[in-house]
Amino acid sequence: MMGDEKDQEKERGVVMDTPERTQIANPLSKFEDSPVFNYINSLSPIKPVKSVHFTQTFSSLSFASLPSVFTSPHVSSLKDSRFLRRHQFSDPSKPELTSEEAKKAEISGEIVNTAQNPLKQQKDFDTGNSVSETCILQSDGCSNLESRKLSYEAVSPDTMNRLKLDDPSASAVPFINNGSSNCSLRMETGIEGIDPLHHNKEVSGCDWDSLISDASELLNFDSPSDTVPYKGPGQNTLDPTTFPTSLTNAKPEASDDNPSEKHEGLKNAADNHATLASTSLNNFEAGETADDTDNEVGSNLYRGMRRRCLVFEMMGSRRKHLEEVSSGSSLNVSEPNENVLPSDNRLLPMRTSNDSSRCILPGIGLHLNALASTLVDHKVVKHESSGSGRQLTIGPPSAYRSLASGQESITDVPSLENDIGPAQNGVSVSEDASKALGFVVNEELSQTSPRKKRRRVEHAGETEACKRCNCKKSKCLKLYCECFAAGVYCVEPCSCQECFNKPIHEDTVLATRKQIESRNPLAFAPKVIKTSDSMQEDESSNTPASARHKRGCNCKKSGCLKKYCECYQGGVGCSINCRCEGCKNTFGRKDGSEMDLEVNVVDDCEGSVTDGSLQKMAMHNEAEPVSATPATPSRFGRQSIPLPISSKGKPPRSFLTIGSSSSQRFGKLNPFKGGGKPDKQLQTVGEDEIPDILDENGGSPISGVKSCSPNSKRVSPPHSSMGMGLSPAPGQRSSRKLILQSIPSFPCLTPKH
DNA sequence: GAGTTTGAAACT
DNA sequence: CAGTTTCAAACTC
Repeated sequence: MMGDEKDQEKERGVVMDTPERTQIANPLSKFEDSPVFNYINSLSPIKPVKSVHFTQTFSSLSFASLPSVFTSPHVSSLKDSRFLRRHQFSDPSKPELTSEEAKKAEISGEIVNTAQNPLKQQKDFDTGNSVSETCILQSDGCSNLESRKLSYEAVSPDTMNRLKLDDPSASAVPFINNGSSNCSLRMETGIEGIDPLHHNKEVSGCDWDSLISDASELLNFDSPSDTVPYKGPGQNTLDPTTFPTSLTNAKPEASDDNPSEKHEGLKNAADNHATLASTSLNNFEAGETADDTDNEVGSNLYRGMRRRCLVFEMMGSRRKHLEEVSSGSSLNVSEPNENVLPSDNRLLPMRTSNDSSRCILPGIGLHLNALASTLVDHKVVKHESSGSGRQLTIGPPSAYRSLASGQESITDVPSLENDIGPAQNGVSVSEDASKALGFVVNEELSQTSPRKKRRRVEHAGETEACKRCNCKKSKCLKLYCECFAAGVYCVEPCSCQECFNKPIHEDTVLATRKQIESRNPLAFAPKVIKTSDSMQEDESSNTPASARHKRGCNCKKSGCLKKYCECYQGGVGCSINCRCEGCKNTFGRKDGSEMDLEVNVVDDCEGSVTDGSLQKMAMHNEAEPVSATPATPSRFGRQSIPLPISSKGKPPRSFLTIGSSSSQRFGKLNPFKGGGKPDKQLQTVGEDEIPDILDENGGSPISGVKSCSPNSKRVSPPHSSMGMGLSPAPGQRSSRKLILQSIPSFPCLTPKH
């Protein structure tokens, strides 16, 4: 059955791919011609390719990923797929973190390497080759480790030989590239071939991670390799989309479905991206079905995927990886975490997101979709995480959010360093995008390693952060369940009772999901959406990135200063949509519409001092809007309240938030900034990177709100953002915008069956 | 770790 | 849409 289906798919893919490929190739050629490309080439042979891919990828990715998050139908489909994958790859019964997983991760890495190798070989041939590579990478899930391994191997002649010898496909690759006909075929072949390779590697033993971490050089080397996969601009973009599609395809039931989906995806995706995604999916599936080893690989990927709620987050994370890779070893360092993470990735949101949202993610998840911070450091971190990010995105989120992603995954780890935390998912994505657009690579490179190191450390700890539910009555089939809400299956760490949120009950999960989505299409969308303008995002710039909670909170007693408040938990300020009473949200008060932000600032100050009467105070303050103006400065001055994203036990789930830093919005101070920590947290939010998904308003200054700070913005409802594409701004920011746009695109791709 | 508080989710 | 109940996370002790 599988074989036949695959063949059919391949054929289809070929047909479909051909046109797309041609398209892709063209873009590549264009890039080559571009001065940027030349510059990159001058830097290093390998890097240039990557950089090019990145940029391309980003744009495409951004488009595809984001939409999915927002659109309920797509999202649901994606989510479904996610669940499915989890089933296949990870059995709830099995411990994810076990040594086996680590092996798998290694294997996946090997796979990637194998894929890359062929790619490298083929690089000369065509851009089309890069496409296949990109597909592989995506499928891998992208643990940084994997990427590292891959790159490393790629360097070695042995790996090359293996690929060629082991996989007939490898030899075929060039042909494929030329033909452009079957990306999916390539991928499959590559994967299969990879398996043997993987075995070899596994046998040999793989402490690649350690090695990598130790040898920065290797890392660097790897990074380029990573970039290679991304090379295809269209391809890159495709990746994110591919994941979702892959997920859908991933459904255990049918590899068959994949082909159809692929076709659809291609059609939908105006770009090659779709094709790429489909190919990646095929690869995954093929790998799974084909061999146990393949399955393992897939499982690894899934792991990443599991927690990742948001596809787009994953995309972003990938981008980050690429960027990170390009930037240097530091990123790689963070990757080691990935090794750990793979299972835990989910811990993230979803790191998710990064690039989430999920992120992610990041999460998506969406909610995943919580995510990253604004600061440059954060960006760096994100990148690093992205390294993990890929993994995250693909897999880690959950454990989130990542971030990521996963979601959670990815993500999650808000803990420490704010940067990474939840924001990663969402933010990371945005960041990636931004970087990609701006040729962030250079920037990243410029970024200081120290930050990266720090991030690495953080990541390691954070990565673990996973979503773990403790449901007793909901059977983990309601949004009460964080895992379910994040679009991931419950895993061992969960303490849930009578859990139905497992692959075994996939049908139930999907059905329930559909029901919930029918009720509320955005139910599984990231709770926090970025609204910030492109302006704010600049790290250096003080402008606040804005992110808002999807629906707003309804807090009455917590003053929006505790994690009971979803806004606060997500690291975003309250918005007009909030119905909270006595809002003291340090990230930004809701008054926006009615009151001046400044007022909020004042409140914050008070709130920090006195909690008891905070509510009343806040209320009062709200009443007095204007006076506050001056307050803004005070806020910054005063220490920020403890970050919402506490480093406490769990990382905040999701920062999957698509959007970036919330705190800044309104120009209010970020708690993060104010306090010692502040910066990091803010960063996590994703100030910079976070795409302004929702920002229709984005750039526009809030009419209603007084602008204390230049950044002041208003929150835009999620839907608004959905549709729109932000106009790309020059530079990084522009990239961000692109990402946002990409999101909307996703929805189109989703429809599978 | 148990109990309380809180607010989202679900239900009516 | 509003009010109530259910639920699980967040928080406190």
